[in-house]
Amino acid sequence: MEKAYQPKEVEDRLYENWEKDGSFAGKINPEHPAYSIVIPPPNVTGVLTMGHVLNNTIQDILARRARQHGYSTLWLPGTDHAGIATQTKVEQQLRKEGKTKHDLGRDGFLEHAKEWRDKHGGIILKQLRKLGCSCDWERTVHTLDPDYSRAVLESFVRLFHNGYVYRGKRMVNWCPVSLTALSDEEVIMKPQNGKLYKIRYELTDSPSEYLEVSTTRPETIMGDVALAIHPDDERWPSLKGRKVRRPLQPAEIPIIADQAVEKDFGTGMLKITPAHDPLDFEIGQRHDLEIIDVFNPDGTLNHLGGPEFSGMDRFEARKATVEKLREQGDLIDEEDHANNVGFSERADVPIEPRLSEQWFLRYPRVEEAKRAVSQGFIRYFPERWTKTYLHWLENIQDWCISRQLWWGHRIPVWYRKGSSRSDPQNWHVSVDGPEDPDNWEQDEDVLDTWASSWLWPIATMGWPDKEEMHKQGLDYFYPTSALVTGPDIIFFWVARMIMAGLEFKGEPVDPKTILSDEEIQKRIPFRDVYFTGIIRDSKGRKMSKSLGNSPDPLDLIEKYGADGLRHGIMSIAPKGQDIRFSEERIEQGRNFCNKLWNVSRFRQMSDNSVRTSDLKSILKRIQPEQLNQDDHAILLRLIETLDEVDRLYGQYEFNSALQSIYRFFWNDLCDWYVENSKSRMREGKDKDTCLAVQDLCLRQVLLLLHPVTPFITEELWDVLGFSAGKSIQWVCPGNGEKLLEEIRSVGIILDRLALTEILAIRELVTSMRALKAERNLASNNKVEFFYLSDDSKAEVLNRHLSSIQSSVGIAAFNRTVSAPNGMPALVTSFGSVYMDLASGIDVDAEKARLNKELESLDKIISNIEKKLSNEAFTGKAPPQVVEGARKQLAENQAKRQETTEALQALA
RNA sequence: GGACGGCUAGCUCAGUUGGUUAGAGCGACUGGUUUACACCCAGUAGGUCACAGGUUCGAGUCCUGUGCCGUCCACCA
Repeated sequence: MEKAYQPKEVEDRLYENWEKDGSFAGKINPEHPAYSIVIPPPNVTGVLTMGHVLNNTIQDILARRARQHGYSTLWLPGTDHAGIATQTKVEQQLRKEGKTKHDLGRDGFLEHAKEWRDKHGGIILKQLRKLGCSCDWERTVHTLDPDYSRAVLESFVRLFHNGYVYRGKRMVNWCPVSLTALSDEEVIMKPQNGKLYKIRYELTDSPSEYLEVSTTRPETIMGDVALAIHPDDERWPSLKGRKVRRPLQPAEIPIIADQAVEKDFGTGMLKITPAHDPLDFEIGQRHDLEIIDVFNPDGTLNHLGGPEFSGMDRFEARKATVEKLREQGDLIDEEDHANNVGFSERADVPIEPRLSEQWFLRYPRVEEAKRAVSQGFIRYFPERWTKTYLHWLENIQDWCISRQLWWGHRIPVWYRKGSSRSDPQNWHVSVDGPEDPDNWEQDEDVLDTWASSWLWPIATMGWPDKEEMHKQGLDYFYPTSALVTGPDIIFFWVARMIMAGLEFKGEPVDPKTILSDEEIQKRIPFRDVYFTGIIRDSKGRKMSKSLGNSPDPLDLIEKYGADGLRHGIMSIAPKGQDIRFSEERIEQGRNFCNKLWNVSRFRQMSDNSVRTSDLKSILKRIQPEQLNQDDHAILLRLIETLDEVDRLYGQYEFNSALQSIYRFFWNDLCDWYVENSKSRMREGKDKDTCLAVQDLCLRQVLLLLHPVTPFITEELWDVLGFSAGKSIQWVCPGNGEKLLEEIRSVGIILDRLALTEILAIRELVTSMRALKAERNLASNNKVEFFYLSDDSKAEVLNRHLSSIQSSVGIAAFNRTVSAPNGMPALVTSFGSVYMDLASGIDVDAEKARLNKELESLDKIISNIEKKLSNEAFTGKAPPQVVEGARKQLAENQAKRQETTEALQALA
């Protein structure tokens, strides 16, 4: 074995083996329970980020653990076509070649985009392999695959026929750069420092009398069709029925009253521009006002904006209109104003509220979706996200699902040529289209990407084709066991998948029928949802390409190994909390792997002739009568650890589980057990028993770690001879109880007191080491120690004598009957311990140390005494707590007594 | 404006239903190659648990309020 673990060769070799032997294949096997996960499909053109590393490592841990526990496991991978993102990239590419999408035409563009996708896409799936992800690659799905696309269209058609889908001319979020409508979720509110302009509108029946209006968007004045005031405003009675003159594109517009106007904001007077503001639109509807759209789709002004501004960009026009108003004397005031402006998530420009004809979806199964989570049929980890989820569902708005793009699923609606598109009489809605296509033209728009990915858990498993569903195991693997994703897409994806599952899984149900709880449980797409945190850089900033603060995971794999990266990232990922990334943690992960490698090497160097594969034959090598306290203690700790890890994994507490394994492996096993076993290796009496115990511990550690660090554990599993041809992937670590049973079955009864005793001995060794270290005697074995104890304690010390001597590194540790003078002393649970220094000691330094010790003891004692003398405490606290305090007092008093004596002995 | 999360050692974080003297890793410092590992071993220092009240025999933990950081939701032009 190499002196240091070399991950590169091991990882590539093992991954190839796993893939070749079909380890990751999700088999439909009714003899076994199913465990399934569908991957949150990354953008087909994306590359691996630290977020993906975290997210997919967690999924891999779940999948691998399930395999070990005997579940027939499917982790289904795939990619998302990512409408706007991908189309934008392809268009950028075209632009470099001096072309636009219109040069190619729709079909040509799609052909081009597909080629581009096939050439550049899917990189991320290769990167996931490097990370060790155990996805069933045979089942990779892309949202634009023919079958998947059919499922998407089918869902639209069904929703349409059930009355959930409608077409309407409404206010939508318009992105003037992408030239498409967006859903509310794709709009990001950002605080902006703008200006609030105060503008005067002249009353037509009383020239020189003006009303003042505040606005942040003077460039829309040409679209004003009214001024509005709150009906309770005292000015209303005198304004009712009167009119004002619009200061730009002059026209006479009415003054109206509407409840929606805030009396106390600005001047209490609101200009109504129904074409460019959602609230204004609403008010316009109520008062049956005209709609004047002064913008072109790309955010420039059109002819209705007037000749002076026509063709200008909206922000340019803002400046120009302000200037014009100023010239006219209509600008009364301008002041700085902070407000929130909605930005397009993709293009990062302010969205434009725009009236347009779009397809909308009234969400199906909203009530059932709430119930699925509030009743715990779907469990959220951490639980607090249920509140966010429910709040969104309470206030849910219809979903604009049409996008003015080409890259995506084209809406399966055809309009009769030459007829009005507004009249449903002229619509044809079906997956395959009309039989006489020449008489129809298809809707130009595509569906929102999320309106395809919300079908992910069912459409990746054959839905809606009955035969395919059966073949692909929808009924076997669904509902999927767990979903691992970020809370940022709880609305975009998680909530919508739940509704889609409820609506589409199983037999169709009338929209008016509410699903029963039983039915809900059958239809939900997943049982547990684990929300990861967001990975931030060391300064707490979100990782992003533009900041350049995101390390390339592949570089990290190169440097630390995939296992090191996985271990590192998992050790810092508290449940659902944001994560501060630091490369040092990844280094720790690598170090951990190296430690594992080296303790295995030690095991091999001790004796590589003994190789046993399964638990039973390892146990058979143990001679029960040769087991010492160390053996009992380590086995008990192993059992504790197995249970703890089992429980923590079950609660998705990955970092705690890892910490628990770490503690057992590094502290208990390596630092103490293996160290102590060195003398047993040398002496040879009980060497085989000791090696068997080592094997048992190592075997279980490998099993527990395998989900986190799959490569090194598989490699060592083989090297240490545990495999006998069977991969670690299929071996269950079992729990503490099960191991205890196995141990009993070979006639070993573990002694719980041994663990307590060993812990006390460790504490003793630690303080003896400290006493030495303070004098820089760490490597000096010549020192002698004495102890002053009663018989029972002396007996214990005697039993551990050789291990204490070698652990501390001393020549002798003998019992003495009286306190030796002039020696530094320790007060321990085994009595007083003295260090004999050949050359004299620094009495003053010793005194200082012991006095410090006394001081701290006095503080503790007086605190306990105070507590115990308080009748309220002795009366009200539970007896065992009071008893504990008394015991503690006695112990500390004894310690003080001995310390005082030691101090006197120095004088 | 509303909701949620965070604030514990220099840094990153643990800390179960309130109960002994608040822990770990990293970093710092000291010392170390004895049958694996310097990607290692031994040890030391370092904390007014954000702040202010309250409940309680007892509060890092529960309650109220405040502050700072972060996230999400919201039609004040």
